Amino acid sequence: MFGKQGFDNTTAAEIAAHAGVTERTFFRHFADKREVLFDGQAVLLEALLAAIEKVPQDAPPLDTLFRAFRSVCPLLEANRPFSEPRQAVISATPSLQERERAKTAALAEALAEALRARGVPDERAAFAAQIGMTVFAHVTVAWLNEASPDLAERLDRAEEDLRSLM
Amino acid sequence: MFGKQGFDNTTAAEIAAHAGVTERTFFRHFADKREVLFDGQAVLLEALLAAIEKVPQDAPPLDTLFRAFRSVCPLLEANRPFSEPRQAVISATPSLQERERAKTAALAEALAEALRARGVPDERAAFAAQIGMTVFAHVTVAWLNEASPDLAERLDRAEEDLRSLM
DNA sequence: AAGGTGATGTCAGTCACTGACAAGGGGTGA
DNA sequence: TCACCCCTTGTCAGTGACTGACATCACCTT
Repeated sequence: MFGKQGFDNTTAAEIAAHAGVTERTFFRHFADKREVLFDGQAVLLEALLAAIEKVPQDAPPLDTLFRAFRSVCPLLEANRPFSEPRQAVISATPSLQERERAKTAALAEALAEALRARGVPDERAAFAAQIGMTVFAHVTVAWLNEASPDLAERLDRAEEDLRSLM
Repeated sequence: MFGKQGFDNTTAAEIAAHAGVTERTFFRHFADKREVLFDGQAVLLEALLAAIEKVPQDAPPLDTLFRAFRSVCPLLEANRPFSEPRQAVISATPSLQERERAKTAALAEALAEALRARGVPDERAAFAAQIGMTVFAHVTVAWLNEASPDLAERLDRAEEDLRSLM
């Protein structure tokens, strides 16, 4: 629906009717009209946390994150048929971009917490997580926008770009 | 007003009345109720762009940004009486945090453009700007939350933390 | 069979925000 | 000086997101 008529031109009542429920019921399931588009985040977070568990404890923080990112690439590639039109809607709607950034920030905070749990000092964990998420978000959006071959490959290139900055 | 009764408990009509105008007029000056709190961003952006101009062209991109950040520290320290209560309101209101992140992202995009204008390649400029803004935002928020001595000093420490990550 | 629980519908209300139109006020050219 | 214009503001009515209170109903437990 969002793809056809745009997010802002789709009322909550329409969505609810399309789902066969009342508007009130709709808002009991989603805190927000926008939230409809951001449910999948939870499973991505779980996958990332699980992947971090599997990385050897002595890996440096940024490496840890990048290994986790790489390990969820297949998951993302499998979801591409859903996430591509979704990203198109988000790109066309400022308020959705705001929400997406908030979700990304929340994810970064969760990653920072995971790093702290592995003994990375506080500030260091926060930095690594924010930088890691910045790169990850950048790469996935670019991957969805341009018709591009491989997520993992893009990730490699971005990691090199990043290291060459310092 | 926001400080007393909270952002969400302050209606646009109240704000307008307090300013001696109509609600309609209020919305002609601010696109948004939230936007009231994010007007200063424009002058910060101007200051940063001007500061970048003054950095020698051959400085590496991240250095360029950090020099610019350092040069606006006095401006931020002068504004602290305003920005400290403002940050308290933002920290207490999720929707304002969303907006703040959006503003930060816009600023990062502007910085990236400024780097590109100096000949930094596209992708590299985007990365440097996003990482730089991440650090800068992190530092300023920490500086406002904790009663802390010096912004510039914090910035130095953060830059070291960052370099030690790689 | 009685009672409790959770999901849903209904209804009324608040509030952010918008479009259309009217009204003043101040500057400009004839 | 006056007519005209532009810009700002007020007024009003409307839309749409979201919320709280209450009723209903299915299902499960005892």
